[in-house]
Amino acid sequence: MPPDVVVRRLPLYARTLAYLQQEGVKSVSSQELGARINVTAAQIRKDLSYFGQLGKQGIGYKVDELLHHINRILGLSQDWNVVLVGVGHLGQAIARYSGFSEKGIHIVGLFDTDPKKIGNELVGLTIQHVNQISTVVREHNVRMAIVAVAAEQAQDVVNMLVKAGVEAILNYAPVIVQVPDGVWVRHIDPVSLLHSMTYYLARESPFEKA
Amino acid sequence: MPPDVVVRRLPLYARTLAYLQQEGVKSVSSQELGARINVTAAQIRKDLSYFGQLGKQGIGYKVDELLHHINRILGLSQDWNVVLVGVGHLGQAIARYSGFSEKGIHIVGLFDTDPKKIGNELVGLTIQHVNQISTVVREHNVRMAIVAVAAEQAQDVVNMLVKAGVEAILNYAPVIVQVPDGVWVRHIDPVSLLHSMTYYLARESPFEKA
DNA sequence: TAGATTGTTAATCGATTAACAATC
DNA sequence: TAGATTGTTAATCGATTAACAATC
Repeated sequence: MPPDVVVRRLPLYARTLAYLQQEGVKSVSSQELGARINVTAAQIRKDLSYFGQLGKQGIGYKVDELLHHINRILGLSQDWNVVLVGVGHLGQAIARYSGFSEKGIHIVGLFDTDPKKIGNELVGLTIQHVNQISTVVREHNVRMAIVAVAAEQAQDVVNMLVKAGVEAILNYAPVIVQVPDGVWVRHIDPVSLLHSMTYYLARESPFEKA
Repeated sequence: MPPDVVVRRLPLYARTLAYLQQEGVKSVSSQELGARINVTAAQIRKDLSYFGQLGKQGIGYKVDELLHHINRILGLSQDWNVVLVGVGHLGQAIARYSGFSEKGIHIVGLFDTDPKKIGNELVGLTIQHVNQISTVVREHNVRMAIVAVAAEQAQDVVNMLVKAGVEAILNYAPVIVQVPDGVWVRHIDPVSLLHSMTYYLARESPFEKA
């Protein structure tokens, strides 16, 4: 029902509320919340209104309450198990990153195809061959995956994941992967983001604001 | 002049054209190009039309030509030097990732504040203290930076970068950072992307498509 | 009560898509 | 020439913003 743009902003709201909570802030207005994340007050109110009447006129939003509410909306009352495919430099950094498990995302399987890596331990997990994906997905109730393989292998890996029953994929490989209906994909693409900024830099004299 | 959404899609077009080139494809229609990246043919034509008449009726687009053209539009006829701030697990993975330099982005400085890291070598660069940023930015004509520090330090680091003259920042820290007008920022936020997908998974029975 | 701020509707803005004449 | 496909305009769709009554 709410548009996907709105759903994509919710995690940002949640995170900002968590920071406010840490700072001991008890209550925020849409104005204040928006200022922190460069979103207009109107947009925040509109976005939140898709999910009910979460604030109070004249008062604003109670930080604890709204955070809890958004987390529930996002399905974050529960934790989520994910598998990670590709244990190169990037995959290892992802596996070691504590920010996922702090936010309820637990990596329960590491996969690669490199025989030199298979069998190695990393953050308490044994790296397995990709042909073991289905088993781990079944055993650990995995519905999401992170893909950190090279571009050439990404589509094949995604196909395997989908076949194994994975319904949501975070793809770090620099290709748009195709998935059937009912499967969600989001892409992480640092090179493209950088290239979209060089566009503007190239157009503006480097001396302009000396 | 072209909207930012369009500029953000250009790198994707460029990359896809580079793949087509590798595959030996000489010519593409907007239809074919779009199919690879889930963009409608109309959108591709509209997007490209902001930059001139890049194709030929009845024929389509010549891969080499269009790629070259888009690269020039994006300012990728030249290479770009960047500095990387934060050399934790993620920063190290970024520094080691060859995908940047393959695409014309060269990391010319590594910075951290951890005395244990300063002085260490990584990919041929010596990790320096963040107070050396200005010097390196000046020496190497750096206009872009990558930030891979913890959330708490991100805004401070960004302030230093801006002060040093950096005009575009790719931020991996999980906070929206504030920058003055004329400075570009793009965020990389895997946790939020995952959380925006749990929204849908939580709403759909895990057994629905058994 | 007066002031503040929400929730919501309506107005605006911008982006995507459809359609088709131009042309290779 | 006939068929294909662009470039572009107009129509549609959707998202953001403005505005304000409701209400804390």
